[in-house]
Amino acid sequence: MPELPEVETIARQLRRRIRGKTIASVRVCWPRTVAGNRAEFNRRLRGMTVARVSRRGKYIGVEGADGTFFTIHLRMTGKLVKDLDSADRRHQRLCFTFADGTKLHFVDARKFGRLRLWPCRGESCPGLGPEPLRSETVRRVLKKLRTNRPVKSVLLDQTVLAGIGNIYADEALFAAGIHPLTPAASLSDAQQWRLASVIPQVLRQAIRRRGTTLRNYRTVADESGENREHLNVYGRAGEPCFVCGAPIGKIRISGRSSHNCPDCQKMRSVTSDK
DNA sequence: AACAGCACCTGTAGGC
DNA sequence: TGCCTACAGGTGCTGT
Repeated sequence: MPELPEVETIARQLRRRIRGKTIASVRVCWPRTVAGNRAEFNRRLRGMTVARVSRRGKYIGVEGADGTFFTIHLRMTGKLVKDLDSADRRHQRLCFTFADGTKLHFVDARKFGRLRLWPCRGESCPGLGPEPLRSETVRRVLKKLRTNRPVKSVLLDQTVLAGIGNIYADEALFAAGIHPLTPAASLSDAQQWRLASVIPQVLRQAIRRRGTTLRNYRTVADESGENREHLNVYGRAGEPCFVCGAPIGKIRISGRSSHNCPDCQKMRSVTSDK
């Protein structure tokens, strides 16, 4: 479900909601929700006072005053809510009760979401690429790419850049006028600049709109994200491109659906490369 | 080493 | 209505 803008939105709300609170108890309803040693997870979290809530890629980080650190990954359908409605009840996977009596429920229909305890904050999420929120960072990453995998697949690779998912990869490639199948190492300088400039724009714009709700995603305050109405290609297969009117295409790239405008996103001709 | 494919899960939408 | 299939915003393991 959620990509960087959605996770950022949730992390911000969570920060306001739980910072300074002490975890009184943790109830795990679906054991596999907790990755690693569950007993230790329980032991370390009980009594922990939340000092900070952060985000790294699509991970939410929660750090205790004593340095205890765990992450929450929502994967496809995970969400954090303070109250359970009747529909949520059957999908509740874990529940925090705080010392003040308030609760935070982890609800996840597909059971893919994971919470994990780490030795410390600095050792969490190994292998994640840099945050894609500054164009200079993205440009630096794109410039050193030597792979000929499709640029779309590379944008989804969390070890390259952390936080971009299927929606924003498609939207960024459209905004940059780049065909998703373009081999990453063959991007021209101009294409690299364009992509590096639009990725932070697309993500920041979505954060301002509290993310994109397609079906499941809700903020901690149970709001929908407003970015869906601003999508140019994702989920618009067959509908006319807002720029040129051509029908938006949908193809499969390494097992995932990819949306693009066949006219606005042309592949550079191979002969003009060398 | 790099990459494709499938596993993990359940819900929903569409075809018949 | 109901059955069946395909697909869904993510990642991680396995096999080639």
